[in-house]
Amino acid sequence: MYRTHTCGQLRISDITQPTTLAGWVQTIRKFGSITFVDLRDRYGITQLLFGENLNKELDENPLGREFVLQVSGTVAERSNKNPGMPTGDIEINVSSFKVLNKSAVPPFTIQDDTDGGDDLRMKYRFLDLRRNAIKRNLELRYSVNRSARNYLHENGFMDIETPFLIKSTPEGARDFVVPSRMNPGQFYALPQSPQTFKQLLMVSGYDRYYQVVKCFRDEDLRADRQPEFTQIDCEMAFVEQEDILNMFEGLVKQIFKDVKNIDYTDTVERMTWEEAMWQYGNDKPDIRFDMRICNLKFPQHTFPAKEDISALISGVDFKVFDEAETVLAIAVPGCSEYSRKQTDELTEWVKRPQIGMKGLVFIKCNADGTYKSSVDKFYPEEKLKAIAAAASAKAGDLILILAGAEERTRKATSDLRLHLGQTLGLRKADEFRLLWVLDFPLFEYDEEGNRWVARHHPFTSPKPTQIETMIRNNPVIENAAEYLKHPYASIKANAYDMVLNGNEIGGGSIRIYQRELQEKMFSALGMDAAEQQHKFGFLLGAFEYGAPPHGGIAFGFDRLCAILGGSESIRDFIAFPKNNSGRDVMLDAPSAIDDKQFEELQIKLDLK
RNA sequence: GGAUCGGUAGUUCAGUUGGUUAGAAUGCCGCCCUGUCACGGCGGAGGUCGCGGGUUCGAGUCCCGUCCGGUCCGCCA
Repeated sequence: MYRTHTCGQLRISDITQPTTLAGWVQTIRKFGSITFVDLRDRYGITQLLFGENLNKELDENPLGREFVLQVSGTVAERSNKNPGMPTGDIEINVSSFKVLNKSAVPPFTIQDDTDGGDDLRMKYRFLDLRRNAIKRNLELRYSVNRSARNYLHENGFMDIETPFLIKSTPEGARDFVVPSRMNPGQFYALPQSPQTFKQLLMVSGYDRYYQVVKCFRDEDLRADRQPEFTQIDCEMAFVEQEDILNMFEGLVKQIFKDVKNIDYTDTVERMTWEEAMWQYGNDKPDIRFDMRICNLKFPQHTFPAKEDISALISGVDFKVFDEAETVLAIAVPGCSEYSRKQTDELTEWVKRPQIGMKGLVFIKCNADGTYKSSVDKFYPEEKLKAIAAAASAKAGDLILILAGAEERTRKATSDLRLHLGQTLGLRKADEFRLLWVLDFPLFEYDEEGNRWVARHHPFTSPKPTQIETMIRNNPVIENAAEYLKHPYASIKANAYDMVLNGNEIGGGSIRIYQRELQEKMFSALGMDAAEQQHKFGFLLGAFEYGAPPHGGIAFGFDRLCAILGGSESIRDFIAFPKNNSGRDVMLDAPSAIDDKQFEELQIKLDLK
């Protein structure tokens, strides 16, 4: 037997007990003839006391950091207790020890505040994983996993595995492909999601399915995006959107309860996509703070609808506003006292290439009721006051106004809002606000291909009232510049996203389950009958054999864990993540393969 | 594909206007220490300043290229 207890287990009530522990040497503190060693395992740290009698043995078997050590002795009360650690009242009076394995000096310290940089930590990830910070994250991940599985099990969902080697159907994200040795010249694809399989399971009658499953997308990475990631993938038959929303806000609330001990009793707010875009400039708004956008050019695009104030900003020959496609304002609470330096910094911030605005107009709504703006020479005080009223600014607020092309300006205003929310401490890490965003557009216009693409995916159903619009109209876009006037631009989908603190944590839809509508959808996306048959014949065929109405959702498991753990980056919640370039720096993967492997695959490498 | 920040001791970083022998902390090694827990004290070793080229009397520092890493845009149905 290697051990009788773990290093986090023993307490004052265990004194005089004989014990054997095994673990890693955290630190060694030598005092002439006595030596303290902190022994660490997954469960904690226990102090060992090596007395004078073991000096000779220690000289013969010197210890070092991260050595694997087995010790036997008795639990003793410390003369100097350490209230800072759970085992701080006791120590082990060591009678014998054995070095189970030596360790090279680790390249960085195995501590909470390690001196290791990201790169080094990734290269020695197995050492990094010994650290509390990462261990806690993986523990959190496991508890989210367990909570989700329990909830879904309790609600009659069945975990069914779907294949990883599937057919490449490059709609949307790029597929990872895998060559087939037995079928030379042919390739499998790794699934971007088990989408079609779970729909087929609905056809098969498994009306509540789930899977905690790896998905793969060959796209560029971000702090919150990995090429392989995990989804909590769910599907239900005989449901409407309302059933799905209820079921899965229940899931997230259960996770809050189990993982964070938070009773999320509030109603989960709902917002249409249009409301989200207009009020927050963003389809995943962070509603922990207000600062909603006021559209000064098209006040009807502001919720609640404002009276027409567009006249306010026109007629003074201020070209920046006159010539802009849109003019958006936010009222920043309590910042009217911002100095020149601070407003300059904000201006520089929006001028960065990532934001790409030309400038920033500000209006200070002073506490004494006066106004001071960067456009004083164009706008008299009454007009500034009216603009402030439109933007719901109070005395003491700072109004920031961006003007320019619709899409860019909306995004910039949204980014600026989040930036200020962050700066002002309005995005509290311990506050969680859930939101459903509903009624997404079914289609999105792809400028490059001058065609429609599915915003969610091609299996998403349109709102029932708009099925006719979809079936009747020809999807061909005659005038690219005026694509918004095409009937397809206004078709809304039975699609929904769950948003947590400004992050999309899940998304899904009520699916198409009739062959005719699915075919119409595929052709709207530019797929002719032959291509439809080649790529999705199996699904269209299945829809002919009694496909029930169904819908589902998938949660980004890694991202959900990161947010619950208060982190922006999902890497620390994945045991062995990839770096920014999609490399595993520990394995040094991807890598070249042998000529023999190419030969077996009958593939000849001819890099450009 | 693009933008941007970084690369100096094992590690994390500092390094002024281009100028003597490139520093600190920590880690590592040795000696001392019976109550430490970020132990302490004394001493020591440790550097191709990512790589290649250029400018210069002289380059860690300036210029060009390149590689690696971080963040972001595009991309991510």
